Amino acid sequence: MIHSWDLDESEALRIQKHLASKVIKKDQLDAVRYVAGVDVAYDEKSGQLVAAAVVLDAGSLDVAETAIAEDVARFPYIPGLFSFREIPPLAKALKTLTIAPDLIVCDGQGIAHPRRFGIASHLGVLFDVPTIGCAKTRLTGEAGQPGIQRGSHAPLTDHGEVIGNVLRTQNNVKPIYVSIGHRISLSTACDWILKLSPHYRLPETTRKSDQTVRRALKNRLSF
DNA sequence: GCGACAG
DNA sequence: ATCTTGTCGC
Repeated sequence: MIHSWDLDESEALRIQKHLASKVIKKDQLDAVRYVAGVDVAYDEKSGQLVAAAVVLDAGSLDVAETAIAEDVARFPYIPGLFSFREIPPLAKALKTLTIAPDLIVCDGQGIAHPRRFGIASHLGVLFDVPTIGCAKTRLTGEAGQPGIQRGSHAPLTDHGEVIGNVLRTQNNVKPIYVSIGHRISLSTACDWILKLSPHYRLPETTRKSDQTVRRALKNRLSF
């Protein structure tokens, strides 16, 4: 289920609306042996997008394999069309893996999206693999306020429709937005994020103390 | 028309 | 995404 990536905004919208109907919003996953986490960074000096994929053994959570790939950015960042910018390098990295992940955690929304087709859903439908949308900030919808304790959650709704969960993965730390990507239910998705969250640094990387320390170090070292 | 707006 | 300065809370 592949399509061109050399397109304009209106073509992207058309493809997005078409593919949104293919998203499966219930559990349809085999026994998860390997879980992958993927993310993309942008280097504005070279105009290159760098994608990374890390595969974990789902039992031990040990790293089983990693992959990295670069690609020129050929689509601008447009809220709502994010996947058309980041999926090309991501697909490149995923194709070099020798292990096929049974579940992929994405840095961005799944169906918590204006047309219910964020990057996690797009990646899931393209590769026909279960995916979870895991975003640091809200794109659309009305966010409930979860309790302060890890595991607390509140619904993310759009005109009464539940499109995701606002989930607290660490005590006293900003919650994240979890939504269905593809072939998984919201509750199963949240279970996986809670299982994985002690092992990743998604909310922590945005903590002010962390930023302040990095800034201070950088300023001292450059002089 | 104006504000909002994943990374 | 990436970069910086200013403010607030514990």
